[in-house]
Amino acid sequence: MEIKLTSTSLFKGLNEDEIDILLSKITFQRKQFLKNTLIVSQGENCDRLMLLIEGSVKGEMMNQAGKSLKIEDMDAPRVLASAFIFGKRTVFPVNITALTDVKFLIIPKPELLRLLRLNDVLLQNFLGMVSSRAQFLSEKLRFHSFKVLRAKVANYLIDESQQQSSFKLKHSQNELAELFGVARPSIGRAFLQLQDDKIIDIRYKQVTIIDKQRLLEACNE
Amino acid sequence: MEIKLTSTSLFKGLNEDEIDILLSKITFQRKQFLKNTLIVSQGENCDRLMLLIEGSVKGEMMNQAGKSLKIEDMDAPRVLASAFIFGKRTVFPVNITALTDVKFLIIPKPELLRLLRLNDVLLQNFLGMVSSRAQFLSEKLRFHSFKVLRAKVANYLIDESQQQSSFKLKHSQNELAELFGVARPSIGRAFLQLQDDKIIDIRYKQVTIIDKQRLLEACNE
DNA sequence: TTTCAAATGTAACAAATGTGACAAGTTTTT
DNA sequence: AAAAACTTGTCACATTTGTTACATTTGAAA
Repeated sequence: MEIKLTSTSLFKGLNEDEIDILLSKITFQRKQFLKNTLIVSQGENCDRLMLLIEGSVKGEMMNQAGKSLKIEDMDAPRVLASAFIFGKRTVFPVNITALTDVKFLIIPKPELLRLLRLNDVLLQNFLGMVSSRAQFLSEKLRFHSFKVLRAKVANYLIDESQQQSSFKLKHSQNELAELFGVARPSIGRAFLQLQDDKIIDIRYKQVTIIDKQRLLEACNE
Repeated sequence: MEIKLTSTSLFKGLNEDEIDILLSKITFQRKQFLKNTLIVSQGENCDRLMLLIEGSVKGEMMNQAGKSLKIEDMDAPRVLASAFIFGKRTVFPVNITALTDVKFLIIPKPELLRLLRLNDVLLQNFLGMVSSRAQFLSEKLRFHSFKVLRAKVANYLIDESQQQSSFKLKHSQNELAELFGVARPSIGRAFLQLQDDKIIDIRYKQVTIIDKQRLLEACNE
């Protein structure tokens, strides 16, 4: 179902009438893609803002052999590549593929600049989006800085637990393996090791943190 | 020596008179810190723009054990934490310490917003800064995506060669080891392996690319 | 030039992770 | 409820990387 623009990070805080008036002042496109379509290629020029208003997509980084390191799934409502429009090298850093049928609202860069000048709320929203994107990447990078897999997994569990001692994993081991850039059995081994050490109890997706202190320590190994 | 604001990424494209006029319209602080002073603590609220106009600082992230993972040194002119003023988590992610006596120009967030609205060049500069930060992080992430060390090293050599077949390395193996997050002898082994395969010739810092085609292929392993 | 600290080459062994495979469990679909 | 598809547990073995150590070479300082 198509998302109302009022619920997007770019337009939040504005009502539908205000948005309509603003959009009537610029030139933009609505565009649809079928499931599994390649929407944007890594390296393609990033000269427009892409607002995902229906469906979900995945962004993945490919090496020259076509092997992919999955970065993230994205659901509507969501703005793609907001951080790459104004940089020096204005190219998309990832391939973007449709996971479902999707609809986009596409605003060319010059029109986006005009739009940001038209309205203060929009400007603050956009600054917030770009900043949050940089923060997200920074966090990903921090994750890669953990040397051993056990520390990555421990950190992941801390994040996912949300202060609860018992919870269900959102991702399969396959997804985690792709996320961490390791082989799937390695994920299983890391879980098993934390269990053998009596730090967590894990049975399929159900996790219980037994010793949070030592789980925190495991992040620093 | 104090840096002219015209040479900062925020004010570039404006002349001194224009900058003076703009700054006269907002409230801001000039602030100095002595060498080795802790300027900002990790977790502190990031509610102002900090423009380093003289000296150099280091940013370091601490883990829960208080062990520091060095992130980067920063020299004037430089804007600190531009991505954290408008993001969701508005706290500094690192400790910032003065490496020399330093001078800052500090602009509170509301004043920064007013400033960005006052001038289109400033707005584009600021958007460019945050975007470039995201690109930098994205590039770092791409580097981590290479699975085997040989591929990282091959990629590094391609980057460093700048299309020359013979060149000198800018970094020591120790630095490369830190950059790639591996042990130092592993770097040596990767170089040696590329040499054994007659893809490069390397003798200390002097590198000659023998077979560029296969070096490119080595990026995909 | 001589001296010395740092960088590099290299080796042996330990540890972590990858690969491929298959059985067993779980969830979704029919 | 039964079947199919997916997920997880687990194994043996290959490969990569880490660790430690020491000799050699280089480049900078005295």
